[in-house]
This record gives sequence, structure tokens and C-alpha cells, in this order.
Amino acid sequence: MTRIAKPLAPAALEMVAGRFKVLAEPARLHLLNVLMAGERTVGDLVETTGLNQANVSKHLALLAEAGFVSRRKEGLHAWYVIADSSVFKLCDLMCSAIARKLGKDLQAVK
Amino acid sequence: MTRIAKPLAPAALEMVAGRFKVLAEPARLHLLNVLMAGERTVGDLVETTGLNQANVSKHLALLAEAGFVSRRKEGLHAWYVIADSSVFKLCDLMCSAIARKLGKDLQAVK
DNA sequence: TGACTGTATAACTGCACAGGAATACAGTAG
DNA sequence: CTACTGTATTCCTGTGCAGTTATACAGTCA
Repeated sequence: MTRIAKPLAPAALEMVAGRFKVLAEPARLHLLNVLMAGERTVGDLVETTGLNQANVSKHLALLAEAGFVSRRKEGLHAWYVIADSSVFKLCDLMCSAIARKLGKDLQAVK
Repeated sequence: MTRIAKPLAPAALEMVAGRFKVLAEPARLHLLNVLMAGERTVGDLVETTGLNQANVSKHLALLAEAGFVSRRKEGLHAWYVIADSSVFKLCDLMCSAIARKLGKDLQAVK
């Protein structure tokens, strides 16, 4: 369980925390989850997620700023697509961690 | 970039988001970073991080509730230790993602 | 040109939460 | 018992941000 400690500078901690924060919203995870199937327009995402248009735009802006998705304009439409596949691994890891945690909690109860 | 879409239930999204949120604070990442070197008492962590005692206790409580660390009481002292090594992978992944992002931003500027 | 569609951007409100101060609690020592 | 130490918890305050509404902007079509 012990690792070589590589102390991180405050600025680095802020950066990492900031990016985790982008993933720390159900709405944004929902958008990413839909985008995992491929490129979508804002309108598609509004319809699929049930979120209103302004909200979707803002969430996508945050995801894009963090580099998780990228934007492509085509006429009136804006197409968004996953730009960093590490989000898949991040979410998978987190889901596995949750499964382990729930398993422990279950053992503690029964 | 396209994957098989496995739609997640709202409750699942909340869970995943909630755990990302625990990692979305510089102070907690700092604590985890120190704990990567091994088990520490609250006092150790207060001294190492410069955070005040109440803050450290509260952050550790959140980390423990999420299952990232676990607590062991010994006399007056409370020893905390990393309980889920996936935090290492999560942070490594995030750091790599940041490096890629910064590399892209750099290319876009120069 | 003007009307319309898709998207982005204010401006506002409410809430969750980090940080700090004070206090409560548990364990030890005398 | 009392005094003290290490840790947890409560209360308070300020701030960041999600959600909503309204509006602005950009591109298309007549």
C-alpha cells in the first residue's frame, strides 16, 4: 500500500482537483455517457438527456475547456465528441471502486 | 473513439459524481498524496499539510466515508491509511490527461 | 432585407460546501 | 477526581456553481 511519495506542488493539486471537479457532476457524466456512442449535436444531447439547452451548452463548455470533449461547427449545428479517451478509464476505475466499496458495506451489514 | 453505449441510471451517475467530488479538492488530494507514503496520524497530516486540525479531520472523514482511506484508533491517536489503491491510478490517469492537454495548448500557441 | 433555427452567453437565485473558531469527546497521566 | 492531549463535531460565514430565464449571436432560407 506504500508508494514512493512524490509531493505535488499546490498548483498541480489545483489542476488535478479542477479536472476531477469537471467529472463531479451527474449532468456532465450523463453527457459524456451519451457521447461515448459517438459525435452528437447540442440538440441531440438536449433531447437525450432532458436537460435544457442553456444547461447543456454550459456543461459542454466546461467539458471542452477541460479537454474532455471537442467541438466542431457545421452550419447551424455544433457537434461535440469525446476528445480524451482517458475519461473512459477514469469512469471505469471509479465504477469498479464503487463496486468494491458497496461489496464491503454489504459484508459489514449482513 | 466510439464505444458501446451502456446508459447509466441517474442513481449511478450520482454515485460516480459523488466520488469524483471527493477527489475534487486540493486539500484532500494533498492528504492522499502524503498518505501515499504510508499510514499517518491526524497530527502528522496537520503538520505536513499546514491545514488546521478541524479541516484535516473533516476531509479525512469524507475520504473515509468514500472508502478511499480507512481509520485505526490507537490510544489517543487516529491512524489513517489509503484503503483503495485505485486512487493511485485515478490520479495518475488525471495527471497524464493534464499533460496531454497542456501539450495541446502549447502547440496551439507556439 | 427579415423571419427563423441552433447555440452561446448574460443575469439571477438557491444551495452545497470549504475554511475557521469554538467546543465536545475520548483517552492518558498525575 | 483533575488536567491535559489528540481528534471529532458543531456553528457560522463566504464563495462557487448548477439550474433557470431571458437575451444575444451566428447561420440558413424566403
